[in-house]
Amino acid sequence: MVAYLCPFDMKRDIFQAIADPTRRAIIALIALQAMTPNAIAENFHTTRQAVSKHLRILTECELVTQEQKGREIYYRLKIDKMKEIDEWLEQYRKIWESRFEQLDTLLSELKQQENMR
Amino acid sequence: MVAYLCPFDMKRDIFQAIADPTRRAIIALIALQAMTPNAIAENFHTTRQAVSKHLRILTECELVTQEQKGREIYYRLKIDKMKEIDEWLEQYRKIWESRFEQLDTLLSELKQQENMR
DNA sequence: CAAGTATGCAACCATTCAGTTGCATATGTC
DNA sequence: GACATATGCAACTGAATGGTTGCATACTTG
Repeated sequence: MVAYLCPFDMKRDIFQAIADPTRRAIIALIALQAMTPNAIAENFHTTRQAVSKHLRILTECELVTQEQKGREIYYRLKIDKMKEIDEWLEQYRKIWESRFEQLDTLLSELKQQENMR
Repeated sequence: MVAYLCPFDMKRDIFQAIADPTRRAIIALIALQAMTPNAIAENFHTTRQAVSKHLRILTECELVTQEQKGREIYYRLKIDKMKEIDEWLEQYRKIWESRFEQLDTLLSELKQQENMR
């Protein structure tokens, strides 16, 4: 829940944030180690400003945090925020696990019938 | 990996498919029970054609399948495809679980030190 | 079989988006 | 302190997107 909504603040949710392949790649890059915009940009063929734009979006979605050290800014992945996707996925995980269990039960019953012959 | 890319076929990946709130709502709607476009559209304030468009996108991304019965088409969620998101999330799950274990270990050590006083 | 119902697609429109260019500000170095 | 480096933002552009309107096709009903 955000305190307020501006025309550009928090206008995207986390799913919109990860929809872009470049942003997913940035997330993967900084997953284990915070990195600076220049260090991140070195891994892409686009401009540094394009990467900076993506970092702003990820920051607005609270997926990353900034940590300034002199003129360098370190962007760190807020791993806890990724749990929001996991929590959303939980409802579907229950469904596919439920179906897997149903299949497992069916297979067991079929095996039992097989053994009774 | 798709066999080929057309200007509109499979041009979105599953993350782009779930980026739109309406499509996520459609997914939730048909998660347990296949539904027809009209039945789905009854839950939204947009036009039936807008819903139809979203269903096409979800179909192209292999998130749903179609099952025609007379003039009615039943759209069913391909729950297995949702695992693709889970698989992508696995790399981050390992990170937050690892950090949780590190925290747990630290707490245990602190408790041991507490007991030695 | 005419009328009703279900459904998708093309064209259009306004908005959003991703990347680029240009520029400004802040920090570090020599 | 001049110069180099790090970084973000505004403006622009072309492409993509989501919703609407109009229309066509297929199936159902009376």
